[in-house]
Amino acid sequence: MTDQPEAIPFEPTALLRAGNRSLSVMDQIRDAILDGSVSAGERINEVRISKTLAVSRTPVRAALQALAGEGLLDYAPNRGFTVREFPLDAIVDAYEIRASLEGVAARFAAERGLNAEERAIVEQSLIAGDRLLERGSFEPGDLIRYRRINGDFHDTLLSAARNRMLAEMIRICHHVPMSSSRNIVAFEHRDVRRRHDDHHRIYEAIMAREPWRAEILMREHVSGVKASLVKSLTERGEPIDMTDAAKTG
Amino acid sequence: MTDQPEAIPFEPTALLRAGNRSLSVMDQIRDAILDGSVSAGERINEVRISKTLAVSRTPVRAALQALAGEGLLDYAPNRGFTVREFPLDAIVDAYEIRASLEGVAARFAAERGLNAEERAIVEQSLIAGDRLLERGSFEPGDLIRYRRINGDFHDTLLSAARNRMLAEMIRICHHVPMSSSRNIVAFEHRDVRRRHDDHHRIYEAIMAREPWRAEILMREHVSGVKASLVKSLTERGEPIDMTDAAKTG
DNA sequence: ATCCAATAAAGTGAATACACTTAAGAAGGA
DNA sequence: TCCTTCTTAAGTGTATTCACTTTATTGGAT
Repeated sequence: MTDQPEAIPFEPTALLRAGNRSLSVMDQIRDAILDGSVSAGERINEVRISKTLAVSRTPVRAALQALAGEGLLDYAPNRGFTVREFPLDAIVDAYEIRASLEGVAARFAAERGLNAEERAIVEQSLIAGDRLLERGSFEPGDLIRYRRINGDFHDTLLSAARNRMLAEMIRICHHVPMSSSRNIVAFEHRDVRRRHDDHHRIYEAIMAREPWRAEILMREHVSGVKASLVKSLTERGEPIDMTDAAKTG
Repeated sequence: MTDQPEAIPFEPTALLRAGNRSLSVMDQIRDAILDGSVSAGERINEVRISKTLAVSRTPVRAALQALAGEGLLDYAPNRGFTVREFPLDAIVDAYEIRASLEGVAARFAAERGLNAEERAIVEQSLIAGDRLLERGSFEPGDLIRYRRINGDFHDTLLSAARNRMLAEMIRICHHVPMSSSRNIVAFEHRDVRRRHDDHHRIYEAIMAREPWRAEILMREHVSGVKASLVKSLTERGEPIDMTDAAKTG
């Protein structure tokens, strides 16, 4: 911050994440991968990236190491990093895995209970969803809005599970990059309605302190997303974006 | 390799893993963490390690980044890496998570089927286990031997699940460092017998192509290990080694 | 024209040097 | 004696440099 050697013309080194360049670089590379700027299987050139981001290779390498740890990159000695490929099978599997993990999270949440703040957020998400859905049809932007509501619900239950490893594994599932990055899977109003009802039931089970019921319901809930996804994949042609669909479960 | 500055006296830089020092360093640090040479919560000093292993800080940092990705270390900017702490709760939870994940793996294996080699290994593990157990009591070294048999069974089913993410997550569960590193949880012959019978049933379900039955059986199987563990924890005092117990499920 | 070998270019791996941040210790005041 | 502050040491973050490996290219031979 004090005396950056020179203001770089093209990429003004986006806002730095707290003190540390590696972390900032990491975020930028991750974004580039997730939004498809660099395609799967592609080999990553350290010097090119370091020039683009106007930093040395050191923080770039650090970021790449970390991203490999997150499972987004593969590493081969003396050959550097490549963007990991996710065949369609693996993407579908990821939903199953996430279903299983979020099921466990729901069970833990039911066993351990929610604190006041968490209850407030979840209940708010249920109410907001009800309001959004009561019209019977979507207006533009509603899906985006629902995605946030959905995220609040799942994130809060996850934090109520009080287990870091679980949270990290689920985060990894969310980071599975999706095939192509155009097209949004257009979910029907009825589908979203059904999933929101799932949320109600799951929360009931958790508040009733019924861990196993919570687990089964959550599992089925997430599996349902996979099902609609596979359905929309087989109905339409092939190239479908799942980047957003992933967050609409 | 050509002109190592000086042969270091104490730690002769163990055998290097394929071409790459970072990977070798990573293994050594990991081992040090898992066998308790460095204790939980402890802060890691890069220069000290680099001196001990007779390499520069660069490969050490690379290894630390990677280990943080594996979940063994925590990172804080400008403060470096610390050994992640695993409270007893988290360790017990890890068994639940692994149970869930291995359940999914068993389901996948049942859906996708085993190839000839995999069938051979699993069946061999079942036979070897039967032979080891038929005496009705253990001789010294039998537990170690059974641990290998057990590992073959689980590893092979996992590879039959044909999903890399799943395999990596389960590996992470196995890497949860256990509290102290003395004492072996002495499993009774009867317990091992019971678990080995589980193996038989799980394999039956998989060969019968009954995915959900395979999942439930596997899940219960792994959960059972957690149960015995908790039991032996509450019966005896506190300090118990779980390093080995972890591999005996 | 195709394949192989030698060579050059590009890229990664590791060491060193220096800048910056944090933690520790010493000195001074209340 | 205890707390505060300044100073200093220790430690992490980044850049730069060089060594080594891989890959691309060019020239020749079959």
